[in-house]
Amino acid sequence: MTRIVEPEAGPRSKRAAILTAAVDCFGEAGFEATKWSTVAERVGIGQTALYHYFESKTHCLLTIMRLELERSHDRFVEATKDVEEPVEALRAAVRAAYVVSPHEVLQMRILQNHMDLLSGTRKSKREEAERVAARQLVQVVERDWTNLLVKGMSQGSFPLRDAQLLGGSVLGLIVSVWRWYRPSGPTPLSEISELIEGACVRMVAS
Amino acid sequence: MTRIVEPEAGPRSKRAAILTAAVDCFGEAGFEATKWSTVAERVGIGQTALYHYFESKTHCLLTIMRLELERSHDRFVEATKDVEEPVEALRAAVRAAYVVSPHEVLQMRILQNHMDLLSGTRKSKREEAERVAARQLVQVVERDWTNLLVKGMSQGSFPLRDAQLLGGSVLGLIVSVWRWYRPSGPTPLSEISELIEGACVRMVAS
DNA sequence: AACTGAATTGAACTTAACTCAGGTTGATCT
DNA sequence: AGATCAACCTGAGTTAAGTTCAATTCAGTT
Repeated sequence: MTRIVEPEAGPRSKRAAILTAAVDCFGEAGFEATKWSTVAERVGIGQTALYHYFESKTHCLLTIMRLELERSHDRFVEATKDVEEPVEALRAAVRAAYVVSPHEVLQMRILQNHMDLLSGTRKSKREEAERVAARQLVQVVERDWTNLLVKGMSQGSFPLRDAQLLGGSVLGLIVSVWRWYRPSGPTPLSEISELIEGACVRMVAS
Repeated sequence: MTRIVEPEAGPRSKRAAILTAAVDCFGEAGFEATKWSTVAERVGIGQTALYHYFESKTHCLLTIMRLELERSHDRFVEATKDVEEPVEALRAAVRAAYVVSPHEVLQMRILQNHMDLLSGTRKSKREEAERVAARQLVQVVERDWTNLLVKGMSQGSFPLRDAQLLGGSVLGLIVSVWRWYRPSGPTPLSEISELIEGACVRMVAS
């Protein structure tokens, strides 16, 4: 459990700018489809300068994924911390999952589209560190949901079922949205949020 | 709606063998992580021979995805054709989605992990043809599920809800399994199938 | 002014996908 | 059997994109 320390930003560090540009590119065009050099251009530096901040294109991707996972976990905790009643906690958690900026939508999409990267080990040190951290965070987030269900089951609010499997399914249902959702699309996020919220409650509580 | 004609197999065609090998490689190691030349090796031909059958590595991937989508659709139709009662039809459809060989599990995984490929247009003709065909099949499969729900709603078996959105969500829930499921893992597919079947019924029918 | 480390660069390297021009195989026809 | 033709295959070479590296600039510190 080695925690990754965010490199403290020197005053003229472009790390944040690179991450932002990369999220835009990877999110809109896809990771494979975007040239690493394009990200450099957008930031306004030569391609090789990127390697001062990231070991590789993939290292940058993994960092984006880890940051998104940290964000998801934080939001979950924040949204559920004061809610005792299990059904309300579940509702709050689902709603919180859909309170996101367009930029965060892109991050979600990137995360979902490259989950498979977290399976196999990486060759270089820092890449592998990010991968392991992200993998761990996936488990943390899964545990967030599982714990919520376990609590509700032991309190008698939810019927007893395999909490791990059901928690993973709820999570899978929620994040499946990010594969197809587009802010510019016909369905507003509020509508999606409501439908999924109801679906999750029925899945878990009836 | 230009249908793709499967190239009829000459007696010494290695196309099928390539597809099989590619599914194994792409499914186990991931598409990006597997070298195209490795697929050639496994089949027992030189790398350049691959280009006799597929225009590119991506063209092969898209073909695999299209074939998997065709399979999914066929299975859905087969499983539901004789079932009148909506709840039973839903149950049958979900169960059918999880009656799969290990090889088919890999195909599902590949399909899910590269859905994003279907968004942007491709440069070369045959690739683009496969992409469009696959994209269309995604809509066909989505319509399969939506129609099932619409029928159930109009018969009064399911409460009225946005059938399109709910259908997509059910589908998303079902296929989310293929991101993490491993035949060698601790959870048997039968258990998953039962839990998801119940979850879908509650989502849709209560 | 000299020093230091972060930030940057142009040129060269590496790898894997892909192209090409031509060669082999084997089913089919006469 | 021998000729034919399309399907099938290959080695050598090209290309594109990610990556490495040695050398340089820049901003702040002593």
